[in-house]
Amino acid sequence: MEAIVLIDGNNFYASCEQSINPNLRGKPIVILSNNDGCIIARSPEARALKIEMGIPYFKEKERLNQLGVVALSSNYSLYGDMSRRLMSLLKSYCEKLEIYSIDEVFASVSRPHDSNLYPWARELRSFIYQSLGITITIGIAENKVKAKLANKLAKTLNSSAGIFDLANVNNENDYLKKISVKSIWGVGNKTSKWLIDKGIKNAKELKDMNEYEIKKKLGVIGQRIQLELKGHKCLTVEEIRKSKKEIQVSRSFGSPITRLEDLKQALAIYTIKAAAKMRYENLKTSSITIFTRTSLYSNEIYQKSAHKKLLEATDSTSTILKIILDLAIEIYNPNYKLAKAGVLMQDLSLSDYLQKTIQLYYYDTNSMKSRNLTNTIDSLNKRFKTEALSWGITLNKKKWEMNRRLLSDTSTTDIRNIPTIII
DNA sequence: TCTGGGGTCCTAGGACCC
DNA sequence: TCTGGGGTCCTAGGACCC
Repeated sequence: MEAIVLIDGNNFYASCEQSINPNLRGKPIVILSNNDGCIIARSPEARALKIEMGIPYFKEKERLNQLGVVALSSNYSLYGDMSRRLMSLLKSYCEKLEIYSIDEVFASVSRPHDSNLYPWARELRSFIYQSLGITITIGIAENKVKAKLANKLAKTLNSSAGIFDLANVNNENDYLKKISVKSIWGVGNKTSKWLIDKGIKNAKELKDMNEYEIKKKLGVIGQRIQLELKGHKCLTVEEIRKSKKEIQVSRSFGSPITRLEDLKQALAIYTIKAAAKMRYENLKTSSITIFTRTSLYSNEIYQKSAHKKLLEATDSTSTILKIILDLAIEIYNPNYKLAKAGVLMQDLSLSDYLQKTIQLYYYDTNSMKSRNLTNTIDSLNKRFKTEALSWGITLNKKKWEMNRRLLSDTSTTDIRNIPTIII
């Protein structure tokens, strides 16, 4: 019998920080979103102090200081690196692995003869803790939606010790009743409000709800959730990562901008990142969108996007830069303080797909030169870490860059920051 | 003063076709 | 006065996820 397992890192970002800095272990810490905006992760100690998720940092700053909570900017190169390590360790313990997010994995595992997966899960858990200093939670069930629920139960039930097998209980409904609709995977704010209005409060009640009514209001997504709650398998563990359908780079500014030059510079920097990402994924775009907006919390909101379709897909930074800088004029408005901007590469296709036949006809030295230049820049940047070589437009002073005042070191990815241990 | 970023999937409705 | 039906493709926007 096959079991579906959901494994995730507990308080992942906070655990990563505590793992590289022993001074932080056992202490209340919170991690802030980009721009040091909101609280997006908390250590258990911070959770115990009733610090909420998602609230703006500036509103809580004083209270955090009083309570002695350490706040850190998010350090994605650290979390990304820890994630890669976690995933490669998990591989040896699971048959199929689908990396679902930076700290979550779906896996499929065969049950042993006695059908008891607890010994396997306990061993895996301690192996990961020994290797990375990170605690994981393991939810086991017969499909993805239920594995998510099992993981949730593993975190909330005192008796579970981080592992819960929902397919190995004889009173499943009692457990489903413990789970509020809001915390079911795929049920968000809007849907849970609608369900609660209808008197549906928990997973058991959603499972037993009128099927027609669900289909009508929530479409196939709702239908699928209900079917999985009933025990069907609608979603499979996808081992092979599908190629991306869009690539986006966007940021809030450290301080708002009003000048066209600044907007252009920001968009250019995001474009350079987006194009490099595209080449890394072996993709080309034929549809480019840029956007900007004021703060969502200002009295008068301005937002605008501009879009261009391309006849031929491209991954060339210089080609895309030219387009973006033209489009920038369309979205710029001097009357507003712009708080955020971004670029989107859509309509992505695999690079090798087009090239082979078309190159014979469209072969020209300019495009070959530009390709060689791009390849050289990419490889130099890879070798010397990012930004070794870039475009002139990125050089002027940037007043608008995001704030990351509380950043930890890149200890696991940069030899210069390797921790020193004094014995 | 200060409120994240990067994705996916689905649906409704318009444009267009025969 | 009477004015088709059925299909596809594309896009924008909603909802959700971590």
